[in-house]
Amino acid sequence: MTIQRPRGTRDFLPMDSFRRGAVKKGMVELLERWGYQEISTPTFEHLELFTIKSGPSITEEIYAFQDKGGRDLALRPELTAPVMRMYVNELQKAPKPLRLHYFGNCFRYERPQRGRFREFWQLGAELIGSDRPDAEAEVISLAHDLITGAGVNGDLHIGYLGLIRSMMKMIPAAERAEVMRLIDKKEKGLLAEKLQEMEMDDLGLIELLQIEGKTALDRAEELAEELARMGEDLPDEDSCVASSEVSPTSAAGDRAARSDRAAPSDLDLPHFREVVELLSIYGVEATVDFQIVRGLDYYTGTVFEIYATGLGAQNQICGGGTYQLAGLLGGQETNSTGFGIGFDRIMEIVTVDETPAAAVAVVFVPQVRGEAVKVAKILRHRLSAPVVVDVMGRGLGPQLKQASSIGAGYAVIVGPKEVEAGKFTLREMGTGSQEALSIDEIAEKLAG
RNA sequence: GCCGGGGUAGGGUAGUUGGCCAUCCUUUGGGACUGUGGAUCCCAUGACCCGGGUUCGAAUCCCGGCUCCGGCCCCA
Repeated sequence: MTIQRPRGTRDFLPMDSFRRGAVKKGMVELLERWGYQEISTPTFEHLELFTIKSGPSITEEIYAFQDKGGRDLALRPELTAPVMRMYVNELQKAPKPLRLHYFGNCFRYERPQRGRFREFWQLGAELIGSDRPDAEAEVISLAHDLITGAGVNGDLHIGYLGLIRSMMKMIPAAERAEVMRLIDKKEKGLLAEKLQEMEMDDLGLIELLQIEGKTALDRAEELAEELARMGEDLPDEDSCVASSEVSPTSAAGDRAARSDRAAPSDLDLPHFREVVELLSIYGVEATVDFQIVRGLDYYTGTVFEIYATGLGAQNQICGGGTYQLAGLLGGQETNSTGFGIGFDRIMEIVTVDETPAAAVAVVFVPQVRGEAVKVAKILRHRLSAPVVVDVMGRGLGPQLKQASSIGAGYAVIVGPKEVEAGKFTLREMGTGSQEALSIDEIAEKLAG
């Protein structure tokens, strides 16, 4: 039995790698054109970075381990936390805003499925330092452009967490986790029952989740006003933000505190309206959808997701929003908006038209091998196409056969006659036509 | 963690009422063909996912595991 690759990992053969490289290149070019600069962070980090962001239960779902020095480490399960860690460590004093993009492998210990692997790649961007609608609209438009630029038909949904956050404050703390779960699962029937049970069915929560389309924002604003009136007699400002793992850890406490700090802007729907209006100026079509909650833990307002068809159950190809994470990581708090694109899912649905450049084979008669190597060296210097020379000790015929089977566009034939004349035979593999040319002429002809 | 369907050379496959050296195609290496490729022919390399069990005998039947695919749970 040979050694197999670990579960949930993949090998990328030359063709796979070429396709991935081509798509990545297109995306990176676009990011650079928007003024985003590439960064990278380590493949592993201190486990704490991820537990601070997501709670201790995250440990179950990631590759966490101790190194020989007894340090608790983890293979990164996502890239937002590492990027913000980098920001807090070394970029806090950089001029704002910061526009950053990244591409890297991430790891999660989960059951592999279609579009879900234990090692997967995320491409993303973060815009750090602005809390204005302008920043949010830019980032959402950028995500949208990246997806469509790759040739993928994405369905963009944009939501706003402030309203739901305010409504959750009216719901008894003990019930919030369950209510959030139902919202996330889109279990509207069960949710309605639950709210009725608690006599909270006048909150407008159900309606909020259902409204969409052109008038969605107007109606949401009305709901916000009603909510503001109800909020006058808000009870104690206790306890934490809803979270599936309600735990009395300091991290959860921090999160609660921060979410309360954000409270004054929770009902700032004009802000959200501005984002939507800017998006339409960018020419980006978005569906307003208050069902998007994205965990809620550290996102503060606008959130968005992009879905693609043809991917089965894992159809989300992009997710992001506005968040505050710098404070949690020990820095001075600042607003950021960012997103991550599931690169592997993109690769499952795109078609790549580009093909690798055809090689040029330097084919030689054994007694002039040295000359052939020199010719190859010169051509490698002057051509962008790959240049290959036989290393199998084959004769001229088999070398041409080999050139043909690897799809070479041209063969440069080097034999005693050519060496003597200073002109080599350039053979076009597709047609079989040949001409005698100097090395400069060959380089010139093939370079163009 | 749960449910269902699969695993036969590098790739694609035939073969299960248990029974000859496991079929064919392709790929790869060599040769016919030591200065001109794609064709053809010949030769070679190469597989029953792993471990138990039943049996005179298992690719085939049974059990366990691994793994892939689809779905659930979860999804930072």
